[in-house]
Order: sequence, then C-alpha cells, then structure tokens
Amino acid sequence: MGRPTLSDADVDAFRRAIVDASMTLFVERGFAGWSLRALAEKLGCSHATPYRYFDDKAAIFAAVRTEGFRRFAAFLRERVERERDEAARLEALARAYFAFAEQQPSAFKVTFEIGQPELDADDVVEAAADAWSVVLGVVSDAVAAGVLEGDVQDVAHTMWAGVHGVVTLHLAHKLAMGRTADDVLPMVVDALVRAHAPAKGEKR
Amino acid sequence: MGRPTLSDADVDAFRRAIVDASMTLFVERGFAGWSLRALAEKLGCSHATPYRYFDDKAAIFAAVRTEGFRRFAAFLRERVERERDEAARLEALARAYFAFAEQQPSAFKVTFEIGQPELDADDVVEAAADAWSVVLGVVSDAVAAGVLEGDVQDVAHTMWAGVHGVVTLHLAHKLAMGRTADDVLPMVVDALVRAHAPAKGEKR
DNA sequence: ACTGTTTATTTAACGGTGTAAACAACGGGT
DNA sequence: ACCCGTTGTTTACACCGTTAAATAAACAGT
Repeated sequence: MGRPTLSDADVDAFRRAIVDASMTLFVERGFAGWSLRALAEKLGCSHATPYRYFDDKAAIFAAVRTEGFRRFAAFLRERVERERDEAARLEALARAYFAFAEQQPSAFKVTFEIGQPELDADDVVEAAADAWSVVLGVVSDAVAAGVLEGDVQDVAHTMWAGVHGVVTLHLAHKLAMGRTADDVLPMVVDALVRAHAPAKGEKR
Repeated sequence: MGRPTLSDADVDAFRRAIVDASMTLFVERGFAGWSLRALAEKLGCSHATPYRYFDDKAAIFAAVRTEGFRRFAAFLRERVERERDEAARLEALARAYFAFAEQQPSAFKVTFEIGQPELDADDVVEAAADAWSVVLGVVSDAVAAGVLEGDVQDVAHTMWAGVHGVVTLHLAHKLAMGRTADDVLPMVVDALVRAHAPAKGEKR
C-alpha cells in the first residue's frame, strides 16, 4: 500500500534526462558552470531532486562520462565505416578522433579528463572498452589485410596513444612552434603506419 | 608619501610562497582541496591577502602552472643529461616523462590539465617552450648523430605526442586489456624510432 | 469519501567556496 | 601632529553540494 515506487523505465528516463541536460550544460557553460542548481533549472525541478536518482554529483559525472564514451565510440564507428580501404580507415579513424575532440570538446574533456574521478564505475570502463574496440577493429582489419604487421594489441595501443597524444596536446594548447594538430596528426599516423608496415616482399 | 610600497623582491617572494604552498596543497588535498582558505591557513594570512598579489584564483593557477612546467623541464633535463648515448637519451626522455607524471601527478595534471584556463598567460607558454626545448634538443642530437632522420621539428612533435599520449591515457586509466604504461611506452618509442630510422646504409 | 501509509519532491538549513567592499593598521611627507 | 596612500584583515554576499525536515502525491482498505 502507498504511493507506488517509480518504475525502472521512469527512473531510467529521468536519469537520461539528467545526463542529457548535463551535456548541454557542459557545452553552454563549461565544466565550472555545471552545478546542480543550473541543472535543476534546466530540468524544471528542484536542485535536490537528482539525489533520488544518483548518489551524488560524482555519480552524475560518471554517468555523463559513460554517455560521452558511447557517443565517442558511435562517432568513430560511423566515420570509419564510410571507408572501405583498410589504410583509409586508419586515416579516417585518426581524423574522426580529432574531429570529435574539436566539435564536441566538452564531451571529449569529460570522457578523458585526467582529474578527479580516480576510481571508475563499471559502466564507464564498459563504454571505454567499446570505444577501444573500434580502434582495435580497424587495426585488426589492417593487419589482416597486410597493411600493418605485428601483434594487434600492441599496434593498436601505439596507434591510439599516438593519436590521443596529438589531440590532448592540441587541446592543452601545447603544440609548439605554431604547429597545429592538422599538421602533426598525419605525420604521427604516417610514422606509426611506417613503423608497423610489413617488411618488403614478406610472406605470411 | 604613505606606507612604503612593497619592493619588487618582496612581492616576488610572497608570490613564490603562494605558488609553493599551492603546490604542496595540491599533493596533500588534490585539486578540489585547493581553496584560498586552505592556502591562507598554510601561509598564515587572511584568505583575501593573495588578492593583493594576484588578480584572482585563475591567475594563481596560471602561476602554479608555469612553475609546474619549469620543474617538469628541469626534471627532464636532469634525467636526459645522465646519458651520453643519443639513443639512450631518447629512451631516458620518455621514461623521465612518465616518471614525472607518476611521481608528481599533481604537478603533471596542473601543467597539462585540459580544462579551465582556455587562454594562457605569457609566462605559461614560455615555461612550456622550455620543456619543449628539452625534447627538441634530444631529437636534434639524435638526428645529428644519425640515429634518427627527417625534419627535426616533425620528428620531435611525433615523439612528444606519442609519449604524451601514453602517459595521459595511463593517468586517465584508459589503457585497455590490462596493458600498463610500462608495457606500452617502450613499444611506442621503439615504433617511432623505427619509423624515423635512416634507411639502411644511407649516406648524408 | 475518507484515512493511513508509503513514496516523490520541495523547502530549509548548514558549512563551504571565490570575490568585492568596508575597515583598521601603519609609516613616511608635510 | 596630522594626513594619506599602501597593506592586510574583517565583513558581507551570492553561490555551491549535501542533508534533514516538511510537504505533496498516489494508492489500498474501509
């Protein structure tokens, strides 16, 4: 007896609304402007209402982070699947990585911020694994097609680290001597492809 | 007329005290614990006193950032200069980059944080350029010694981006499949060296 | 229809933050 | 001795995240 507990669907719906509003709030006012008060105003509820759906602000942040990863993975996948050639897919992956960081800097910063969260919830690592699987798939195909050579995990890690380094340095405004990410990114990809190119005339 | 204005030396001294206290506060309580109140308590002054020496909290953060870059550059330089062989210096540089991020994560995060500051003061870019010069010097020597080949600026950028990518992914806990930075870092450095190695038996 | 009870949301309050303005303390120049 | 400008503290304000109490809403039983 008594007022019925919210259905799981309703809870999920409101959680999604919180995450969506948080994302738009990020792009509108930045990280510092993301407060529970502002969030409540955007949602049309009281600033304490989200506490029925999340433990605290950090939990909301984690949910936003996983959503950012999901969008990131979807963005990469969509861009990569346009290309048929394996080498072109490698290039497209790097460009998509950079494009996402440029077009949705708030989402990118939220997902990769090297700050507070220290510990990650299961959802976050799962969504991150999904993004990782995109990179792994592209590299795996390239190896299968003979464009690259070596252990797939190793090559994928070096590729990801190289691209990620360019993008984060770009976002931190720490590319030197007037070089832009547009200049550096192809160089890095080219260098990494060259480093893992199969020896000339090799079989197997 | 009036109470004597503080000498430039005194102003600089107190500014340094503020920056030093901020750094220890970072390592003690993290980014979130770095408040003007806590800073004032550590300095033994009122929480509004720093406003006579800096415009606002962001200005203090910028000063801390440049100090972080200075220490970073000094750390890299010290580690690199131990090695005499050019190839060993490349390796040492990458390991020092990672070691600094590991041993002084707060300082590293402060310097490379991709968050708030959007615009950088002149001091910051100058200190960043100093750190960059270390990387450039090592790569330049390697090219001169014939260990690497190509445009020095290009090679240095790819090297820095590769190393930076590994370290930031490590700090964000986003290295996949249980790989650690210890595994990935040598692979990336090796791949980048291989990519820029001079063609066998080449002259000039 | 009313009541009782369980839940959802709002409201109020607490301790904390950065920052601006009012305030007191001080030391040379007149 | 009296200003007066520089320096630091104190006070005040608006905002923050979080928790506890108060209120509103929705059902079951009578």
